[in-house]
Amino acid sequence: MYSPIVSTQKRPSRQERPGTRERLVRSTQELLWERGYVGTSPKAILERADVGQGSMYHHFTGKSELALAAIRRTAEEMKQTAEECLTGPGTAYDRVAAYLLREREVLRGCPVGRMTQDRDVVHSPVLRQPLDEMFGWLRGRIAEVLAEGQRRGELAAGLDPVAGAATVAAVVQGGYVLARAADDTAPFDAAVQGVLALLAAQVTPAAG
Amino acid sequence: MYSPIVSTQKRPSRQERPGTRERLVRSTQELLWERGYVGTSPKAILERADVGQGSMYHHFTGKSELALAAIRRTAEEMKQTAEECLTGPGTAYDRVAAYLLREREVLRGCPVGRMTQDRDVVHSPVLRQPLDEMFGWLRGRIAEVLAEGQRRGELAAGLDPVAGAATVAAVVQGGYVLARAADDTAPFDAAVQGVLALLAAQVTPAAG
DNA sequence: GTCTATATTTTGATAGAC
DNA sequence: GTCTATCAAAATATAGAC
Repeated sequence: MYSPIVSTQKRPSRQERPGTRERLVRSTQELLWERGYVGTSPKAILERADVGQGSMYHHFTGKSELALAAIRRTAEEMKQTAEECLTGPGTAYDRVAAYLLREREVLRGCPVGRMTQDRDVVHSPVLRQPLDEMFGWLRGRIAEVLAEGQRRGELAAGLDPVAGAATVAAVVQGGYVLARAADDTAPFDAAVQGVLALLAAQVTPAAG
Repeated sequence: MYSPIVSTQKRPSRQERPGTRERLVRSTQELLWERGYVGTSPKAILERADVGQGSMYHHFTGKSELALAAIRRTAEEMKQTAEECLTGPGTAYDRVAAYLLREREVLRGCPVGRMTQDRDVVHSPVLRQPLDEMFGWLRGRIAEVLAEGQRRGELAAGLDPVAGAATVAAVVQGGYVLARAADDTAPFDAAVQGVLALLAAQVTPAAG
């Protein structure tokens, strides 16, 4: 992975300005989060990256290829953030709670979930793939944690790990929607507290 | 409200073609659902409504005013649909289940929730207001149903109706997100089944 | 590799005929 | 009220100099 000829990846010797390609990807990540795919113009990307028009079309064939790189990056970052919460210490409940309660910029919404509302993204198999992969992984990973909790006797055997995992993931995504509609983080917090309380009722008395 | 001079509202004598204004609103509702605010051009609206450009700017000052009419209409329709489920027969659990399990075009997403992902909508107090009102009402209405269930002894007293209501609403909105990412309704159904199972654990043995 | 023209199409709206 | 020009700006690329 680290050959001077092949690698155009980051060589982070101190804090130098990232390369053009890297700046283009990061700017696109930000803009896709804020405005979505249709709402993000090449011009806006160039201006934010402080790069000329030619540079963009040198590194990428166009808007969609650049968006793909940005979406992949965002999905990967989100996956790592979630993994840190779900692999932390404590019981299964603790780890799911850590995921639900982790710090978030609630009113900005989820940068991955945001993309599911974009026609051009979900209608393109290649652009949708990173979203599918990320949320599929997330639901699977939460289900694993819940199933592990059951094996350890922490959680009621009657709980369906797959359904429970989908519920947890949906509460977060739906919480963003409710919060943005209200321009207030309260509905997000309420939704999280609600599902945590329901989950707490599944914790076996011995292990709680 | 029904004076021949003032009223330009629907006069539904059999199934005649709706008026120009009405067709513009309906077309806009559809397009906002499919493409969002940024993705919906006046031209697309006109073509779908089969109306000339001048007609649109005669009835509305521009895109945003037309969008406001469409968003208000959609929010109102959504409210009535939800109300029918939540006011139905049966226990509190039954009514919440009726809301969660009602027929939906899952992969199309929620036409109201969709709008929360549109920068121009949430940043405009007047365009966001119908979303806020609708989701605020929904959470309040579900909370009422849950609280009523508690008073009747159907649901555990420990349940927080406000938090539980936010969770139920979030599961639906988040379910849409997960389903669209997967291009498959299964995650939506799993999330709904998950929260219903958790809620069923709050049903008191006597009343279940 | 990066930049500055240039080009085509679409957007969102206005003007004015009928 | 509805229609067909017309328009300035933006979106999305391409061309070609450096």
